[in-house]
Amino acid sequence: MKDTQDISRLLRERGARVTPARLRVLALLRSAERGLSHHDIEKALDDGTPVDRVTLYRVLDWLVEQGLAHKVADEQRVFRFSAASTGGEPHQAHAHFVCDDCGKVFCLEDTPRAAPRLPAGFASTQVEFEVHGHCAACNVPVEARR
Amino acid sequence: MKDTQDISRLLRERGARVTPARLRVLALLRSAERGLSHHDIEKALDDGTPVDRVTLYRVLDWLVEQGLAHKVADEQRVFRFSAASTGGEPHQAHAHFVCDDCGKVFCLEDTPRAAPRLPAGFASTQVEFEVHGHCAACNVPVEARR
DNA sequence: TTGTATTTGCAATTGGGTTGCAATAGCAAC
DNA sequence: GTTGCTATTGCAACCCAATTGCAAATACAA
Ligand SMILES: [Mn+2]
Ligand SMILES: [Mn+2]
Ligand SMILES: [Zn+2]
Ligand SMILES: [Zn+2]
Repeated sequence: MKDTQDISRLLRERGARVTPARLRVLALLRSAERGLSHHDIEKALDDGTPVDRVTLYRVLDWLVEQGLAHKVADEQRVFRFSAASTGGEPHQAHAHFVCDDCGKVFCLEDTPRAAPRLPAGFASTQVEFEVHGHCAACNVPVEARR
Repeated sequence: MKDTQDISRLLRERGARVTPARLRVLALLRSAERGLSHHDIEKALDDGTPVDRVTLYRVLDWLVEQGLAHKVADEQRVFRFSAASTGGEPHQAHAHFVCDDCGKVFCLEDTPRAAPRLPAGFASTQVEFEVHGHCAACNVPVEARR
């Protein structure tokens, strides 16, 4: 499969081992049109060899650590994961849009960043500019919703 | 106390009973300069008669239900509560600093906001400018840490 | 006061997420 | 292809914020 090759390369580029769990999870995230919870992913992968609960948590956190996925706590305080759009370029460089309906995260490439002024003694490691709202797919007229 | 009168009236307007828990919690939220977790509030109220854990959860949810407070899941997926704005500056109007060590949130009053440009069909309900890092209390020299 | 619906306190439970550790399996070097 | 090393996985136990069920207490209207 073409996408599998693509993903394998991404993983190897990071000096990491290419494992079925990583391949399947990242492929799934890339094909999903909304942020997926751990439960969503477990369910989606339970045909074929099931992935262990804990392994899945660890794979997801590893993907986030590597810049290949985004992790957001939704309104019900459940983590939702989505594939990073640019294949792992630094996401500190741009802003993000989080859809509060479907949980999907979109990269906003051209949003200007403001340089924050911090109180004495504070040190910033990461600046996050997050816009919340409803994405195009979820932002339908009220009368058309069910 | 002036504020207590004020809050009592708010509660009665909603046809609800005025109880010590509701008075104390809402007064605390109104005086807080950041979103407070259940744990924060429990701690803040433990001088005087302590409020039961579950009662506190129920009072907080009731305040949210009544539109008197806001409830958001933070990055560590813990709910944080804040008083609904009553004419003062809302928290959306400025940036926030989140300490990745202690989880506290600080308001950065004078950070300029950039207006984000969104793709077609997207609608923003809330813009969050969040700076992550180490606060003054946690930002001690590496060699002094344990 | 008294009656009663609302609110509270306590114990038990849920559920998403994490940790410790032994077993497994990528993959680089032979 | 075999071997060896170490990253990764699987399992059981655990954590902890939050919720639920139910009986006891209490705000407040009558
Ligand atoms: Mn991004
Ligand atoms: Mn604020
Ligand atoms: Zn959406
Ligand atoms: Zn701190």
